[in-house]
Amino acid sequence: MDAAQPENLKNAGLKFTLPRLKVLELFQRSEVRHLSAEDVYKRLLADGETVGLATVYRVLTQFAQAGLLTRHNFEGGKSVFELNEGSHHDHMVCLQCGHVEEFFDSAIEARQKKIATELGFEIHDHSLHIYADCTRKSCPNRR
Amino acid sequence: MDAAQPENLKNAGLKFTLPRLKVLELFQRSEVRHLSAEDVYKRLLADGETVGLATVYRVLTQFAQAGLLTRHNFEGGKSVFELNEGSHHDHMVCLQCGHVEEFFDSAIEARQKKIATELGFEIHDHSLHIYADCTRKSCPNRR
DNA sequence: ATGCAAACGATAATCATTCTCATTTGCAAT
DNA sequence: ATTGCAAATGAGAATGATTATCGTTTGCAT
Repeated sequence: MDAAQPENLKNAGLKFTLPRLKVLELFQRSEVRHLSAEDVYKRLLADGETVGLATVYRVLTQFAQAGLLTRHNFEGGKSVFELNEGSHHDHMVCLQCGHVEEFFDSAIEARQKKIATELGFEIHDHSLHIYADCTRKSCPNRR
Repeated sequence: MDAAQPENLKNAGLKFTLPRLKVLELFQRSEVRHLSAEDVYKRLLADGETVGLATVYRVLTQFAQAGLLTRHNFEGGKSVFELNEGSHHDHMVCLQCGHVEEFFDSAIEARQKKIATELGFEIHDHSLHIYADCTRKSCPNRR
């Protein structure tokens, strides 16, 4: 189920290289699930690694294609990535603090399939982003 | 219900200017509902109008804030806008031809509200984009 | 008719991302 | 272990969408 293992680099026809292993490892030990290319780049530099920003972009894109990561386009114009651990889910994003809460609802999933069929479409994938205000203290950077 | 009327310019505290009226009018008579800033700019030039691209961006953003238009961020990195005619709906986007089909499902809407409440969020808005393949001939630029 | 803030158009600047290309490196075959 | 070469990298230039700047124009209230 968990696609984010080094073995999968090989399955995807990707060589084992330092930058790739570093990126994968970073996602594995990060407390924050959703990271942008810039985030990844800065964190690697902070860790004393020497990677190029272009390489980070390349690696993230390859990982997303290989199924190791999932790409999301939230509002704000930049892509964020998260480890693909096998289970699809949607996102609720707090507009105040940026906190992301993941959820899955089988009723919504089922309705989507039904609607697509009715309209004569074959679903590739979908994104459901709910933009909201976090109203409880479980939200980290609460204002 | 239909917020896309000239009167609403005034309600939003926006002056009546040529560019603004032209943009509004363009959306009103366009057969294609979803237009990017570049689309709007090119169409106005083609109509013999002289507007600046920067003005188009400004006007679209203002209209979206004023509720005359709705902004969408589909995959591909550019924003598209559509007339806000009062009724919320979601989008199914054909990956082959770019055709957009709109739909509304009250069951999905209800589940979203329920989930947000359970997680302690207050919904501002949401976007549900289904990326799929159009499988019937109602799809225009079919390959 | 007049004044002035608001809006405009042209263009420079910014931001995220991709491309180019010379150099380095994983790894398969010697 | 050594070699060869395609694949991958890093630095920086290039691109595409969008936003900021600024001198000029214009809607509209007085």
